[in-house]
Amino acid sequence: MTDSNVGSFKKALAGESLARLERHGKWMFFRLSGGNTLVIHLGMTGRLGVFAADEALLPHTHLRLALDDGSQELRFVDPRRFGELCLYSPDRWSERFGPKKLGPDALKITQRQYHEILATTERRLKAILLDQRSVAGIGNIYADEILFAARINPSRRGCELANAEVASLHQATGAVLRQAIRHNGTSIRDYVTGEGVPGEFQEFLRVYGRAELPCRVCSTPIQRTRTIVSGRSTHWCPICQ
DNA sequence: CCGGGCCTGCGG
DNA sequence: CCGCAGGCCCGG
Repeated sequence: MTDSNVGSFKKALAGESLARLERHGKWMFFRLSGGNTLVIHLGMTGRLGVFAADEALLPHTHLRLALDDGSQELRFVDPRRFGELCLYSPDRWSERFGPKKLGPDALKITQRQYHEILATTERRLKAILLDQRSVAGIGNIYADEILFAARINPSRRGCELANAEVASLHQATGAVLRQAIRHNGTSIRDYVTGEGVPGEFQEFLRVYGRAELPCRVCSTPIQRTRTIVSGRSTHWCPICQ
């Protein structure tokens, strides 16, 4: 942000209070009393947490919001700055986050919605799961883990799936994400919860990051490629999936 | 669909 | 020093 952007950002936030907090997929929407929305996305290395107001700032702290009791503040820290921190007017918000722009939340999607998304596309499943306009909230780790749990090959095309496979994908999506949440997420490198605690789901990964290690189900070496979705690594078991 | 870009930090 | 990373956007 330039200095003048920081100035107008502060001005727009001055005197506002938080009316409501929403989340859809990986986006957090802070609905403000005046009608605008503060949007926060953690990107790769973002962290949102409550800190004591007198605690030293971590490097790359981009936002500090005072909380009511005055002794604490909400801070947004993001070394890599792949996250988003932006204030939207109602119109601009609808334009950017309207129904066409964000698929159903991965924790709430129904099997029927999954069916509708998949039946009409020839895209590969891995690409569909990573596309936030199809399903919102799944990233690279969880896409691989969900497809393994569903026993579906990441290269399969959406429209090829039988109803039973759609059901399996739907079930696996909820199961993997809920299990990951229960374990405070996956800490491979940087990730920590808002409280600064590393997650533990990395202990439970069955394919992600396990290239050439034996499949936990059938012992076949896990495969890894970057060609299914270019630029992103994909891991799978060639036998189970 | 693909490749490149955006950033920083870390491990090999 | 290089290559790589959990995300997403853009242009071709």
